[in-house]
Amino acid sequence: MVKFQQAQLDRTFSALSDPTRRALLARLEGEEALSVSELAQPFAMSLPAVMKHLDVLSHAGLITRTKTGRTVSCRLNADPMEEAMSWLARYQRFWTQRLDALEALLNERRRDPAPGEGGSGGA
Amino acid sequence: MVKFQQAQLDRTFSALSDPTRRALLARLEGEEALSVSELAQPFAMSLPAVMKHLDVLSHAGLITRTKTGRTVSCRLNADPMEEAMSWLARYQRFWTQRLDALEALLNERRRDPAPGEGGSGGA
DNA sequence: CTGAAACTTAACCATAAAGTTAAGTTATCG
DNA sequence: CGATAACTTAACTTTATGGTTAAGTTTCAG
Repeated sequence: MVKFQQAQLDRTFSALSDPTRRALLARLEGEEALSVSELAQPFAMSLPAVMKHLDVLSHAGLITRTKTGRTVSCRLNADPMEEAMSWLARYQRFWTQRLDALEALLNERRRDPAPGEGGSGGA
Repeated sequence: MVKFQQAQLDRTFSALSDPTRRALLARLEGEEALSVSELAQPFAMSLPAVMKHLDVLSHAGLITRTKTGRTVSCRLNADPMEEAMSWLARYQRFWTQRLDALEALLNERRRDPAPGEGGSGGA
């Protein structure tokens, strides 16, 4: 049963690994529903190429498509992202740990400023 | 400049889209450091195959490898996941919204139970 | 009923991914 | 120095990705 979830995660992460597809999703984040041609319009690539990306997205469950007449409405379905977030959340402690350490260091310096280390510096 | 981040996200999501690689990372989540052969041991595939996965992970910056004598220590570096989390976080409202709506619905029913709708139901 | 708009399918190509086996490298041990 | 352990590289195969152009479908407008 955990195998199915694995495959879903595979599809989700894989779908998200392409910048065109992330841009498509980002577009749908602000628009409720867009047709295939509206989605395709900003991209330099051909319509069929965009279609393939939409296929990947809908196979991953990240969009739904409904045909009305000759136009197809695409809308976002973020649900599969929740599982991806959960997977990543397991590792969150590693960077919060790091940030905590940084914060501690900064607090320490604020309390007891070391000489010759003030001013501007990029990290 | 945002292009570089895009490529990093590509690599991160792509690296995470394979179950073997996620298993390798999960292993390193609990172990601080493991050698290549220790990491490879649980898998049915050949050593070179695991090597390639490790190459992908380190190219994505998700692990670091340090050679000591003839053994190579791999350790987790979760930092790139933070960016992936941030990207996903933009969409978090979509499922929390959904959960909020569900919760509201349940509260409403608890207050004012509709007749003929009790019991078990799918979806 | 013709034609254009909005997709969809098909056929093809180049490159990358994921695996294999076989043949190197380096280290460490006896 | 020779053998073995721990990787690494090379060469190859198969399948998947991401793109193309060309040729269908439907559906709506005139």
